[in-house]
Amino acid sequence: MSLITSEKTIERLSLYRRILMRLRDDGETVVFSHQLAVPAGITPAQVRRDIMNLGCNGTPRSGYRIKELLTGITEVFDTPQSQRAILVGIGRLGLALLAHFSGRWRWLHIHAAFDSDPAKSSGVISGCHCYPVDQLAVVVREWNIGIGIITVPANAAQSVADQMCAAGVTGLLNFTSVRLNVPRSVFVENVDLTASFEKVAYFARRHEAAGVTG
Amino acid sequence: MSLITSEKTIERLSLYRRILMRLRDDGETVVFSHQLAVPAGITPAQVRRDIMNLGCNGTPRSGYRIKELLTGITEVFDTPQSQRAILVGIGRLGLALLAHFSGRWRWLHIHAAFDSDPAKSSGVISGCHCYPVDQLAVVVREWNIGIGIITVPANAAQSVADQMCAAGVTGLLNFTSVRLNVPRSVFVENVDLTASFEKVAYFARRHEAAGVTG
DNA sequence: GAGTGTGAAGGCCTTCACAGCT
DNA sequence: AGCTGTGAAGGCCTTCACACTC
Repeated sequence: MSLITSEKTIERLSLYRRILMRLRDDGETVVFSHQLAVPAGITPAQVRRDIMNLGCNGTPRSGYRIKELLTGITEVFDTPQSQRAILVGIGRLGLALLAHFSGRWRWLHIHAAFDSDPAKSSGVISGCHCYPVDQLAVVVREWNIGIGIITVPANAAQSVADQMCAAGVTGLLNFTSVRLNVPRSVFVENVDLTASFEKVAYFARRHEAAGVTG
Repeated sequence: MSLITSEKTIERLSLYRRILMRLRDDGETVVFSHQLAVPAGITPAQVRRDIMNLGCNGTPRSGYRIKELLTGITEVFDTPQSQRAILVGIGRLGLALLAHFSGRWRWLHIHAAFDSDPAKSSGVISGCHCYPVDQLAVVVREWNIGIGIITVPANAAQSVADQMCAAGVTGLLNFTSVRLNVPRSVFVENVDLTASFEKVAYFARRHEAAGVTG
């Protein structure tokens, strides 16, 4: 299996996989680099290099075999057993993510959800058991949870991250607008929705003002 | 006013602003580059360069004046009137975003929400009027909407984007896992949650396996 | 002829390193 | 002594360009 270290390459592979599945479902069996490049919004050269990194190859005449690419990408992402995650912060965003993504993938299972509010931290939501946040460490250790999803308010984020790291999580998906201070052994992916909104507002205005055409 | 063209710089300015507001609320009046760098998770040199791009400057002895930085960043992001956005796709994610971000900022107002399902496309949600999606163009033109937020299922994304672009939107915030084909006069910010999940799962596993310490 | 595979070039962003300032 | 401001260097990622293949 190839070892891909670039975050950007991983993001693109995830995207290619979804495009490839759509092509496959449409009955296609082979694909050219430009057929991936256009829906991915990048250049064919980039696609070819990513596929090279992946360790697959194609032929000039007929391109790449979709099945082979999907197998290659799946090898990168898949695990023997599905990975387990927990979500902390059963607010509106947490609930939406649970509803949207719980049970959606074979390879990632959101095992439990936590909240500091007793009113939210019991019962089952979207097939996911809810617990008080003080049980976090116990559950992480008992179930060997590797991934934590943080949807708490900003002021609780670091404390929650500390607890998860101490309990042995190795990846965090951080939806707060705080940058977490964690050991280097833990990978953090920040999804900063506030920044995304501000960014699109800024560039929308710039494009409007400039009447950008090129 | 300085014209910042780098997307990454804009993202960091958004982050600096939130850190600065917290410092200000804590009673601080000045700040050194490293005091911004640590909570932002970057290097002091990067902070200084961003501030340089912003057109502010500090003094070796006392650093930067927080008020001046906030004014500078606000000048970048703020508009005379608040910018108007619409959201299309009143599903779980759309609802969560409305609840989370509607009325949250002075500079961005989510003016209306749309859905193709008649059951969802009436009434008021989180202070936001809901309409059938076929009224999209009319509302965008009438209210001079500049920003569109797309939270529809993947197969409807391109069609919704086309309608918004035709009606004159200049910025899109795309939460689907499809890359949109839009005129170059429209800015698109992709928030690909599926890719984020796959990315954190991949690197969590890598860190776990490698026992990364450096 | 059209597309792949890839070394080399290019571009953008980040970091270094140090002069200048207080 | 310690921090800012910034030219220069470095690194990473993307794109070019073309030999190679079918």
